[in-house]
Amino acid sequence: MDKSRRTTIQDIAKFVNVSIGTVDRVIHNRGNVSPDKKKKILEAIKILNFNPNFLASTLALGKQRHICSLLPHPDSTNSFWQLPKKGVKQTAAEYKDFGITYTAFDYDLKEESSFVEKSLAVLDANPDGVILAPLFRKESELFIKKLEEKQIPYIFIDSFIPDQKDLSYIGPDLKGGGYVAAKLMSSILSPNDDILIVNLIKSVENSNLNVIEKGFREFFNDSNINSKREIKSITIPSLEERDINVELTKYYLKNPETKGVFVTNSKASLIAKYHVLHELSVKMIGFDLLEDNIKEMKDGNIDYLISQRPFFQGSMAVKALFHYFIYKKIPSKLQLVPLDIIIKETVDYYMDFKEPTVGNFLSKN
Amino acid sequence: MDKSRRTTIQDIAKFVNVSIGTVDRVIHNRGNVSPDKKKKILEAIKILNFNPNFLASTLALGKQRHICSLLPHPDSTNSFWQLPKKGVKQTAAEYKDFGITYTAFDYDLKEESSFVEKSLAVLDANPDGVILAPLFRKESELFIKKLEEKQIPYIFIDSFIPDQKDLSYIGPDLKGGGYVAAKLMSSILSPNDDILIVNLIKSVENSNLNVIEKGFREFFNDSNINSKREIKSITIPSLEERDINVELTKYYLKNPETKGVFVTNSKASLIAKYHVLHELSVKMIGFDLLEDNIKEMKDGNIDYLISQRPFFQGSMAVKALFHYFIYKKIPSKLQLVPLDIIIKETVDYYMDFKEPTVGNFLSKN
DNA sequence: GAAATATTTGTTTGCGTACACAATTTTTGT
DNA sequence: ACAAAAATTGTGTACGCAAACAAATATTTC
Repeated sequence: MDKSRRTTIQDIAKFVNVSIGTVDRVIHNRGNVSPDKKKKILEAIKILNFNPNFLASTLALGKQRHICSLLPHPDSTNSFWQLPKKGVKQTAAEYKDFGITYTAFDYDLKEESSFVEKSLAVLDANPDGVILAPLFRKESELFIKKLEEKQIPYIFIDSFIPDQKDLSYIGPDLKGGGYVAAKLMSSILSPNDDILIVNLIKSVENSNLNVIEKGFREFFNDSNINSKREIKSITIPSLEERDINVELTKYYLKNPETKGVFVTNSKASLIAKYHVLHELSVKMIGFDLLEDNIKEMKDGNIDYLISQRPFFQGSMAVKALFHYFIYKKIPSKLQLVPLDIIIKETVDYYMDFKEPTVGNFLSKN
Repeated sequence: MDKSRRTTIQDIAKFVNVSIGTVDRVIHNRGNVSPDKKKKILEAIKILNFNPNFLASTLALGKQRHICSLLPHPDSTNSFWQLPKKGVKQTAAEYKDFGITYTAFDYDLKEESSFVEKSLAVLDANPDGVILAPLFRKESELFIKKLEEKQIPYIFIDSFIPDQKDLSYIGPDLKGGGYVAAKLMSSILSPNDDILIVNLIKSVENSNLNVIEKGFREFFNDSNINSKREIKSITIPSLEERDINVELTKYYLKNPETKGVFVTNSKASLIAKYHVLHELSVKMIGFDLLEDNIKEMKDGNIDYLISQRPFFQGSMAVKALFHYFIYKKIPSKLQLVPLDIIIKETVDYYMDFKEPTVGNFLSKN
């Protein structure tokens, strides 16, 4: 069965006895085609099972689309924000041949003004689509208003602002993340063990962590174990070892019975280090597969890490925009990424795992 | 900054003052180019940062590659084997425009002869690459020998035969899967609770389950809790409710203290149903996100499911072959997929999660 | 019923590359 | 020095599609 190659526009034209121009007009709904020929052509498309060749189509069209990302600047080489950014960058590069170009804009998580500045830069770049982590609520709202005025589609990743005209939110179910953390915590503690929730944030803008904490507490409300467990939370607005030491020591002196700590962002390793230093045996749960976190997990100082596939978030955002550009396909508004539960024994699988990418055509001489 | 479009072969030709033919010869290392021109062209490629346009390249080349899969026939619409197959099929369809065609061959898991028959059919189809789940060891070895004679590259998914010339193995670390299951089991049982390992298999050929069991036991050997826990295993060579009932009842009557059950394949739901029917409260761990398993997990009859990303295995196998075809890129020989630990609270995220695909160009009238 | 206009259809060029073939230049042998 | 052979370089066509342009009908207008 030497199945002859795919049917082309030519085939259809010949089949219906018209020129390829007419077929093209029908395919693109460009009008100016007599009803009967249109009908015949549509039939032929069905019969011969015609799909336009995506390569030839893109090549002929030659349209360039520019994607910009506006994400927090990674505060170190081992920062959470490296990951989604890498996902965006790498995937955009994959689509280079398909006319996708990409520029990254990073804002300073500590400076609202930086966000404003960079968001203006994004607008200046005149993008066809924007990928945004809207950590500053008010400033983000202003920004997306401008995007909407210019009819530029945008996608939220990592966190989102409700009730907006974003194309999609691609990121974790924050509340669910807290809930899952609580479930895991409860599975490794005794019913009456006290728990501490640590919010390690610099700016107070970001209310996501509250949502996470809410989810965490909700689990313990749901599970009507009539335990006498105490669940307290503290906020440490600094990532400096000194500050953390002071605050934690203050807390532990008052609450020596704390048996589990849940850190609501990716900085669990900082708390784990404190525990090691002070020889405290406390169960710990945190987020994200950062080098420091992994090290502490392997050393037994963190019990569970929950990952929200940050690389994938970036990767999917680009893909969604691409599909929107090319096929006018509207992605589902809410795309919650899986919350991966990771333990010492499974972490290496996640780190070694590399999905091959489409593009990356390099002349190999 | 109206960044001029990408540099093309034309640009290079003009830059060096030669014809595109000569540039082409250099790019493809096809010889017959004077050394100095070659040098200049290579320099220009560097300077102008030239990458061949993948679209145009593929289009001009117009080469077709045929991929065949040889996987177990899904024994129901809700079978594990649906998943990798779907991954292969969908991804192959994505690459249709890139010249990839695909044919699926399914063999009967109960019949070695079926494997032989289908493997011959694969050879008849004259594929350019094969994706294979080598569940019958001996028959698989014969098959891949023939593939090697014909120089047809092949990739193992789901399980593999060691020391072969396969392009890659894409699948779980089976032993690691057992080990992880054990870790989880130990976290939900008391130190002295007895455990049962259930091997639900029809054919004895498949030694993978032994590897999984080995990993499971290894964990308890490693963790030198001097418990008096008993870990026994039984093999039930049937999926019929009757047979399972008989065997399990026989076992439980003799071992009433069993508190945890680990099922080494995707059929944990069958055991869970038995427990419900007989009102047994037993902790359970199994593999794979099948509908039945998910239901039992949501009902509280299965505590953990471990997923090995079956869809992705298929998807990645196609991508790896594609890259091998196009870029001659040899994938890493061992690509262990992450072992996702899934609980009632996270299962929905996995089910809802849909990665957008590249192709699927459908005229949307 | 012819001119003017509107509608429908056909043709051509270009996207960037691969490759066959033609044309040119260089080298070799005598 | 000159033909013959070898090495090098240039040109044209095709891949399948999109879109501009040109041509051919059909319809309207007076």
